[in-house]
Amino acid sequence: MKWDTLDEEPCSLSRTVAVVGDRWTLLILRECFLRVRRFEAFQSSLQITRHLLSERLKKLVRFGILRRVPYSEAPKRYEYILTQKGLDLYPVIMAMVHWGDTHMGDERGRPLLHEHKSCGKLFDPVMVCSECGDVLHAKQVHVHAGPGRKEAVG
Amino acid sequence: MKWDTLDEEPCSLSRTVAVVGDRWTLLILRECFLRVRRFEAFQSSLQITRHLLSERLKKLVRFGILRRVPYSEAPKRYEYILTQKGLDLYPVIMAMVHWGDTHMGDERGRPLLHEHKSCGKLFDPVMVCSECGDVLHAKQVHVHAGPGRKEAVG
DNA sequence: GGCTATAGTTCTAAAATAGAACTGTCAAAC
DNA sequence: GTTTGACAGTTCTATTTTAGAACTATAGCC
Repeated sequence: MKWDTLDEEPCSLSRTVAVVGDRWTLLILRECFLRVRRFEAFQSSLQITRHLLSERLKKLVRFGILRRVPYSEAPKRYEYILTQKGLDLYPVIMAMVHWGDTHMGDERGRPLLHEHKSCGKLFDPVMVCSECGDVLHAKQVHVHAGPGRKEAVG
Repeated sequence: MKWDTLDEEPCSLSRTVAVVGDRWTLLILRECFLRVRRFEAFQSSLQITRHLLSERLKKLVRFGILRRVPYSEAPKRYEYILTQKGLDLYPVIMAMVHWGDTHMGDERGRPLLHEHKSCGKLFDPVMVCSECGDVLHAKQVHVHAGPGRKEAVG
């Protein structure tokens, strides 16, 4: 497998995996959604090596998920802020958090609780069909080849 | 970071990442949801090395995401089938697919289209609040430390 | 007996990651 | 005006993972 061209595969999962499909990237994104923005803050809360953190941040900026924004001119210092493309990864992160809550919990209870500001309640994220609003289950979904697949396969 | 104890961290994302947080595992799960079940089938559709495929399948079985079920007695042959715990990863996979559709598309159009059998329409997955049913956005969510975090932190 | 199918295991080379030390800029403290 | 400390990285070597190919094992079929 050539990971360097994975983002061009005719498969949206492959393309997403090419960008966020490794441990550190997902953990960095968690921190982003927890409002962490600075190099030192990522490093100390994740205990990631500085080398890898630097690499991963560059990659996230390259793919347009984070923006590198100066917050100090002298010395030049930057922070990393989620773009809209990055914010749109929220369902991915929340789906993983919810699966962890459901299947990887221990006797201590949930690590984090999520409150929905607009309704004021603690909630779980639920994935529904955009058309009928029903909860989605794998067995109720039928997959068709779309135009992008047909063109690629021939 | 000690990846071998990541599944015990007081963070549901870490725990999920410990299990499915690498490229190959996510791609293998995609195949599972496309009804692939056998070693050779995974290997030829993913072009993964046999060694890694073997490792990843063992790990997914160990974590209860796949079951190794015999389908032939002589010679002994097994296939790998999603458990309920595995099926529950559907929102994670679909969230990634949808993000890829939205942000990593090219001029060829979507690789795959999803049809919801119960309503008969082509759909996108949408993440909503379990309490009020509204679409979730990162900025409308407030995070609290839960019991599992408080106990771990002290 | 030889060929094929399936599900692996074993081996070496290449790539990625860990861990620690080092660089450079500037502010504030002494 | 020299030292200290904060911040955001880069560079280096050692270890771990992954890639790629070859090999093993069981059994059916010709």
